[in-house]
Amino acid sequence: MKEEALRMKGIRRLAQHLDISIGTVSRALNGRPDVNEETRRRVLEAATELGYVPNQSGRSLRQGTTNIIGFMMQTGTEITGQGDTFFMSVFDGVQAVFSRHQLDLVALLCSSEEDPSDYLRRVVARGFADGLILSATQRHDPRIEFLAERNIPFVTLGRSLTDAGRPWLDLDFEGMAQAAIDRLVARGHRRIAVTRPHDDVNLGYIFVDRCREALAAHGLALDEELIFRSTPNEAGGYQIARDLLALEDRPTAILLVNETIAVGFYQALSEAGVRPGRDIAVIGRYSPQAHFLSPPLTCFRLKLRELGIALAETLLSTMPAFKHHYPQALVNAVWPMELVEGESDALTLDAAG
Amino acid sequence: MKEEALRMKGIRRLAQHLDISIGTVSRALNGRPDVNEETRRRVLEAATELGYVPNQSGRSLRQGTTNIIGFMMQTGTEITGQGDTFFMSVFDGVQAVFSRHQLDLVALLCSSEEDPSDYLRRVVARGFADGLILSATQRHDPRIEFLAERNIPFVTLGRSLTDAGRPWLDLDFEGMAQAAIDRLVARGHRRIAVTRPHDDVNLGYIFVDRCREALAAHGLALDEELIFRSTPNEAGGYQIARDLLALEDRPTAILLVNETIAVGFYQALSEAGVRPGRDIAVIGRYSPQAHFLSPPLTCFRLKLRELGIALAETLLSTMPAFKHHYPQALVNAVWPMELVEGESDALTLDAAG
DNA sequence: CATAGTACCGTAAACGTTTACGGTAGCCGT
DNA sequence: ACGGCTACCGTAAACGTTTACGGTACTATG
Repeated sequence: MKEEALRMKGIRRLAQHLDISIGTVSRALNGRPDVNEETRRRVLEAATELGYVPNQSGRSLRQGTTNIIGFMMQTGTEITGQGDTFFMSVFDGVQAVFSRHQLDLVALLCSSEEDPSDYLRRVVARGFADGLILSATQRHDPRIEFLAERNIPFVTLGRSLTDAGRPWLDLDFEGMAQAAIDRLVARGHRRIAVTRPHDDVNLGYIFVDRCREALAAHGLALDEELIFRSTPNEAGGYQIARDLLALEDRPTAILLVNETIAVGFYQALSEAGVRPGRDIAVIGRYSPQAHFLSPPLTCFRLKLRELGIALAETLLSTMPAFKHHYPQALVNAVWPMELVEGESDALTLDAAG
Repeated sequence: MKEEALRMKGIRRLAQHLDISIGTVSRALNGRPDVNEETRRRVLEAATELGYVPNQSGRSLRQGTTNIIGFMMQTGTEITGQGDTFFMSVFDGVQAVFSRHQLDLVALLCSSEEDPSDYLRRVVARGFADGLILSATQRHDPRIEFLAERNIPFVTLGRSLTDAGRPWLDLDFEGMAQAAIDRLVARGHRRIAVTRPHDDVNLGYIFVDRCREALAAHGLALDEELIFRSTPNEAGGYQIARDLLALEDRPTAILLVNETIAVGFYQALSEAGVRPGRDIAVIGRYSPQAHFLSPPLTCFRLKLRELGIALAETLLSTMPAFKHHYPQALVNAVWPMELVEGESDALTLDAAG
């Protein structure tokens, strides 16, 4: 062991220790072909022994890449309306893929006070990430065009109107709408209410449109007064139920499109002595609470971890450095949801409905 | 405008545009004293005009600092019991402070499959962040010693047994335990159950210990069979209720220390025809659902955004470059929770209890 | 033996910043 | 007129990597 200049740092230290050049060390570490297998072995060994880890700043500076993938999300959950474990679970899946490629996932948290596009602009300007995953996609989302123009790899969780040809994955709201409507109609329901978020998130449009179509296929119309908008949280669900109960001509069934509104919805019904599954049919989205409501909520459930995996693979398939690993990744796809049968939609009407 | 070499990039481009040296540009941008106020103005102006943003890799490489603060958390909520909404709110507060100092917050997501210490080791070796916030602190948490040895600024959310002298903030579980026990005893309860997470998270020990003390102060003992362990989620709450109901000598009150278990707990009670507030007193932690349970849960609520602010300030007060901004930041402190009165603890017993 | 080819390795430039150092010009006081 | 001070600015080195390029030694081929 060379004692002479042990104060050297980084790759130079390692090179000195092995008495070879830093170029060779780098090549050995990065799996380049031009290096003897025996020396490579020695380098690898010495690297773990000395605990050498390449400095990311140096590497990034040199090759203009950071090995970081950013997952952009908004803080302040009233905006997204996802359940409490939604992102955690998705992250888990995303990370499972990234870790195979030495990529690090970081959550980019856009504060509720800042404009998402401004935030994204800053992130990009700083060259923070090699690729991006966007959530809370808006119907018209300027972020998409922004990234596309700059050739920055990205995938969105959620469709928009402006993403033609751009990679996205989305939940299968159409499938949910179709299946739920069919199910309710089959049970004799004719007057069916639906919900949607209050803001411009695209899923609202998609969901309501498909509900309308599905009803039309049965010769039914979607009454405009039965489309309830609300903040996608418990209070919103409570409000929806109050509004619904106040109607002259109440619906006999309702579809709740957000995860978190069911609890508030149930509560308002309960206060009015109206019981899901007996007095009104309710179908919602899965959340950890769904099974513990009375009665258990019939809902559509999503495999979140798998969704995360698909998101990661889709993104990587658009990145030149990784695309050969994922030749057949989904680029535009909706992610299926499975029906979890509860008792909240047990109400069956006869033909007179 | 110099057309000659517009293909230059970064600071050089800016310097060329202004016909001054890159050194001066850098000094102007970074608020150094040795620069004419007039030129500084021109530089700043040109910078926004050309949309110049300093490259982070270059800067990091030079000054060995990244301007990034990492917030480490575990994905997979079965572990921490804290979900998206908890962290989002805390992040919002943290970010409010950091943005004043051009610091970026990134969430470091340790997958549920990886050992947190290993993960942290990688993060540190890569020189990813200038400082760290640790969550899900274990009773014996090797990460603390690891960071302390390397003189890496950090603060933990949650105490441990091994953090003597290290900065931490924690929720005031003692205060909650004390207030809740006092409240219940004042209402005549003598046989009070408590819960705790199933794993080695420190809060379990702290909470139960203080409950014991608080009871002792009233001349009461904490029956060991009334300490319920569970996963910190809805299913755990359900299980606890089932176990509780199966006891020969049921408690008349219970304290739920985790946020998300109340829903499951309520459900199991409901199935058995036992109503909170009438047949058993229940006190829990605030969650978005708490108010929409029947009856509304009496719970302890936390100002999460303020907690985030405090966490950020505490961390910065330990970092040489920022400490002068936060001379009086809290270094070790518990964060108070406020009581939100519901009806779930309305049950009052007479002296015969 | 000369040449070409191969396998491996060293050298040095480059990435975009920050900053220590030195230099110039103007000004003031003697 | 001169030295010293101030205010400002330019130069160049340094941070830790990766990688194009060239070089050496050896082998194979003619």
